[in-house]
Amino acid sequence: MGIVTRFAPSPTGYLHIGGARTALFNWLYARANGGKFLLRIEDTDRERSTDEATRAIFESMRWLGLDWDGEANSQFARRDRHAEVAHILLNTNHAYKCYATKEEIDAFRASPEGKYSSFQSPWRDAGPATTPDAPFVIRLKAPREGILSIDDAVQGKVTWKNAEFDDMILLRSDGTPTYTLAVIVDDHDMGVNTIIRGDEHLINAGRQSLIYNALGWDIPTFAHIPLIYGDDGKKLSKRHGATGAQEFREMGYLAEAMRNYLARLGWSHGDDELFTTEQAIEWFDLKGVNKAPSRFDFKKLDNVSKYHIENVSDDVLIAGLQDYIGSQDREPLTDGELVKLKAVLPIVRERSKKLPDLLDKSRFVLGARPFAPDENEAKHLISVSNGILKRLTPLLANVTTWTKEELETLFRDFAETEGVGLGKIAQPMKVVLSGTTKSPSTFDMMVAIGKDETLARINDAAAKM
RNA sequence: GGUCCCUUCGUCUAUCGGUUAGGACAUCUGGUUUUCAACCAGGAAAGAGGGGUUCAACUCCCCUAGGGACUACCA
Repeated sequence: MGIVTRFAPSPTGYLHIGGARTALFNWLYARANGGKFLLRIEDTDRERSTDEATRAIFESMRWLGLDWDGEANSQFARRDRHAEVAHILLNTNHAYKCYATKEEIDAFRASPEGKYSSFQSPWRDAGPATTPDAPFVIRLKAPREGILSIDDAVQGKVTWKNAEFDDMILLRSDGTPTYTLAVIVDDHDMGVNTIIRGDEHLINAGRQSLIYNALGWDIPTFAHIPLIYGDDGKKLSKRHGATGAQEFREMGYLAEAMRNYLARLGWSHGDDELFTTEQAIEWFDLKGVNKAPSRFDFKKLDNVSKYHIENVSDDVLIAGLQDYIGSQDREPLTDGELVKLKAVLPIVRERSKKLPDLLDKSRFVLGARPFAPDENEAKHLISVSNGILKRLTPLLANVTTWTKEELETLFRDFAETEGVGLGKIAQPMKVVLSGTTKSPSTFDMMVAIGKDETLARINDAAAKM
């Protein structure tokens, strides 16, 4: 049977970056094995689930390129089936009706005994004759003796004493299923055989195995991956910069870069650091997943991001750029702008850590004359006297082969004649051409826009002096 | 408190009993440079502690310490 994995977030908020990584691992594993990757929304908690959160999760998944097979499932929609299974358990004596009230249970927990032992329902072995006509929950009749172990694909063999598990609630008093029941029923019905999820679910693998056993169902392969922390080792929070997948999109990271960085966080393939998604799919396996939690490092993310901005195809870059612009609530680049941008992509994609950096560098083609200098950049124009510009302009006008090499030679020679460093001329020229010094090389820009446009921009600047 | 999990440079990690413990990011030094920056060369930097097992341990076992998760009619 093929591999079937799933990502099962609860729609109580945006997609956390840790959840995004969990989704990525499941996706990678399914794709690596030619299997299926399912998405299921765990919305059985009606109080906290919202449609808005569901939409946010879909959007982040799409942005990250984590496509799921088939329709996304709503767990809540399958509540009848969950109840049905609870009743099967009831009929086979693997579960029982518990009439203990919340107050009784709370009182037990508050008692001295409740401090060290879990609640044991008095209804576990009550005969049908004694059952009152009152609200009840259905609890699993968990074994009280023996041990249980699972063979986790990441954590290895993990063992518990059965006595550690309490008789967990399967069906609430209002008839709705709990998470514990719902997941295993859904996973079973949907054929999920590999469950990659956060470390915090490790104990649930034990609890759920009990139910799988009671039902006589095959226990899936579990892989519990460690959590992601902030750079200080604490739970990743806003304080560390960002936690929502969407925020990374808004900061201008390419989805390709996020996949690379996230995959590398807790998983490794030898010394490979920078790779494409195709390579990740080819290499991914559970053996490479680390057992220890890792910390999120924005500096390294930037480095990975820079690599992908430089190496991704033009189409992917442009699409990423448009997506980024959209995330800023700005109008997408027009076809005309795109034509100009594509022509200079090779020189603007270099040395850009994030998408906004690339956009800054593209101002000399995306912006329009006259290019007013940024406040902080105006000083470069002051430093170059009108005289220098006047002397340089005719030289430029006489250039017949408008190439980077020619121009660079001309600038160097001119700088020498003027008795100044190249920077004193090239630097102001950048401001003349783009209004800022955050631009590609002066000569690259001049070649890109051509001789006439270059001269025109010099005129604009000269007119103001 | 109880149960379970984790522990290699600052960070992400390689190592699957025998290595000068490797790489990447960050950092430091020198060089280069028309900017944000990039690039080149070089440096510093790690097996939590203690016991075992073994000819040999980062690697296997135990204990301690530290960190984390769970301990809901949440997921």
